[in-house]
Amino acid sequence: MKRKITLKHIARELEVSISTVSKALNNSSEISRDTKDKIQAFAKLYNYKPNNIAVSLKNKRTKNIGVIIPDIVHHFFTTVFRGIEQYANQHGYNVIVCVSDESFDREVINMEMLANGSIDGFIMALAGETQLKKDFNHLKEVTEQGIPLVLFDRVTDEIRCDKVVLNDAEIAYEATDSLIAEGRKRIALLTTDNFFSVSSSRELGYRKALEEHHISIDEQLILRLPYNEDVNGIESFLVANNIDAILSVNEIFAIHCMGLVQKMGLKIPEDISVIGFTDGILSKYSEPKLTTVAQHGDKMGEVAAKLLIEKIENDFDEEEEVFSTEVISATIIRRESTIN
Amino acid sequence: MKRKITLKHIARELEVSISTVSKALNNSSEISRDTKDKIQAFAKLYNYKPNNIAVSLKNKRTKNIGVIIPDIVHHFFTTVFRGIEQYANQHGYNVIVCVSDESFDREVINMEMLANGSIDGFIMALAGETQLKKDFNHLKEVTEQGIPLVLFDRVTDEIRCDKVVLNDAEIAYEATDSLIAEGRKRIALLTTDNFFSVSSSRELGYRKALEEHHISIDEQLILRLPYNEDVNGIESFLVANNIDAILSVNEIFAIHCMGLVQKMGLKIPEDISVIGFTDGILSKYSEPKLTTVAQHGDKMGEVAAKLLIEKIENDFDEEEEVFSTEVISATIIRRESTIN
DNA sequence: TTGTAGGCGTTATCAG
DNA sequence: CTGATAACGCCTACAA
Repeated sequence: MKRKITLKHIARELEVSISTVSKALNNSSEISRDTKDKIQAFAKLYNYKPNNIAVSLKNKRTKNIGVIIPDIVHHFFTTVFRGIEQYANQHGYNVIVCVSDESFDREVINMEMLANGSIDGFIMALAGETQLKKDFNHLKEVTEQGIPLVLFDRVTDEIRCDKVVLNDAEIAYEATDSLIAEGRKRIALLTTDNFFSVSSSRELGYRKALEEHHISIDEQLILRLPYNEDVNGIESFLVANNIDAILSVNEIFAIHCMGLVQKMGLKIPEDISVIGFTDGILSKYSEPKLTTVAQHGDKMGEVAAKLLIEKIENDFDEEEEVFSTEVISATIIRRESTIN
Repeated sequence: MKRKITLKHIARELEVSISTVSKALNNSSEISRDTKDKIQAFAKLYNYKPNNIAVSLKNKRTKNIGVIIPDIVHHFFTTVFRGIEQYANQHGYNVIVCVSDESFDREVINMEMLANGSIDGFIMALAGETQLKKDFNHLKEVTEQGIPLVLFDRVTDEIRCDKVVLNDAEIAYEATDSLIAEGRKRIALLTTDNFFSVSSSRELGYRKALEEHHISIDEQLILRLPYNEDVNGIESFLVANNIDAILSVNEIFAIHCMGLVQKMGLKIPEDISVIGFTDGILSKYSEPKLTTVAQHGDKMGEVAAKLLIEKIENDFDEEEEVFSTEVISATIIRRESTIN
């Protein structure tokens, strides 16, 4: 077992001082060609690499980014993560991930763990519970300590920081509008509890489209489910209401609907059109294939990482910080569950 | 902006020495009740937390685990990751993830980055390219440095380390056997290129089951696709061969087959039975719902993390290391795409 | 009971 | 051109 070699080992072996070794390996012009060659050759031979931890302590830079997300077994978050990881890696950063599991407490604990020097900045999407409680003190503390923070998707107005969001309201408007253009009159909205910022934005877009087309909003046609995979209650909702189109805030509700609708003997898209959110694996392989809103998670992740790394590397702005909110444009992927 | 407070600050403020502060905060019995109270109160007030980096440097323990996986937008890897993250977190470890994207080079680069002090141990599934090249020097180097390593799912015999694998051959045998028990004679195998260790194990089980039942193996019925989402070629394969059952090494191939088969006017499971691998979201929401092999990724991740943390915390075994290979038992989830 | 000194591995400043 | 010294933040054996 050959332990990692340090500057000290090299110095001792070559009978020079530690600082000479350090300079030689950093190719300092202070050191003679000869000794540089000798030291560099030796270092290569023994595969010397500086210890990241020591460098971090010295520079007060860890080159680590902390990512906190509510869920990892989830297509959207996973694509965002991929975007973050790729960009970060290309720029010499590693990514530490913690999962809040939608829990406020776990979010707080994870943030505190990482904030004690492990990372240079945070990228996160708020836990459901956090959005419900509206308690953002953990975020405040972190930003007050000067640790850069980028919020994505599930954001809050109460914290001043960079943000990356989808144009949820607009795209929901556009989707609803396209259903109306197909001649649909009784358009259902399947959504989650409204404390999720994205759900309420999407509902806004849905309502606006109906209003603009002078279709009165039937509150019966809005089904609010408590949680992402909680699919109960959809069936009775569908049979109780006379529906000719569905807008769903996620893939799972949409696919589940399609199955139920087909069992009821109705045809998609002839009798009922369906549009979902999240262009995941389900949408591509369902029967019929689902028309859905692509959220471009990769892009969101990349933009978030870019914003964060810029902030990390330019902390020279002492006081007058400027925060930006980047809006990612969603696109509707037209497949077989709609007519247009 | 209130910067993080250090021992030094507290010491200066309270006019004691740094070591007194350190001892007081660690509740050392060397320090008087009075000064302890005073120091602890002050520390609490200013929310003192030790700097992780400094502690890491001192202890030569980072409390970080490095995870390197081929892909993150992938149900199985994602569940394994969740298992790792949960166990690690409960035991005070954070997780740094790198994605190799099936590339040998990225796997090597990522390992080297993390091996320079950033982590206490690795958990990984080999990149496809690595399994193809059979070049494991990066793994050797890391283990020779005394960094613990746990391989899962995509493993190799050439490295001595802890491993966590699925009983791939057995479960493929069992699945095939159950298809035979349904009376199926022409059972197709949809698999990926054989350098993936798991694919070849599954093929072994498939062949064994047929042989034991004296069904001659028709090599025409084995379709090898280059990559996970490369679904071309399935259609012509299905029409060219007279098939009454399908065993697929993943969900996507299986779902895609079901779509094609149904378009050909055949019924599932009456005319053709289908069994897939990976109990993901597709299997649950397909029509009909897919009978599939659950790989229990959460469990694999948990076991891998457990093995790794044990090794990290008991490195007192100087020479005679013992490595174990844990086998996770897959289970077949019976749904609607098979008769039994 | 408290403080001093040294070290973890690196880099930077300043003498020689 | 090379080396001694200090510092990053923390811990701990030893001295006072």
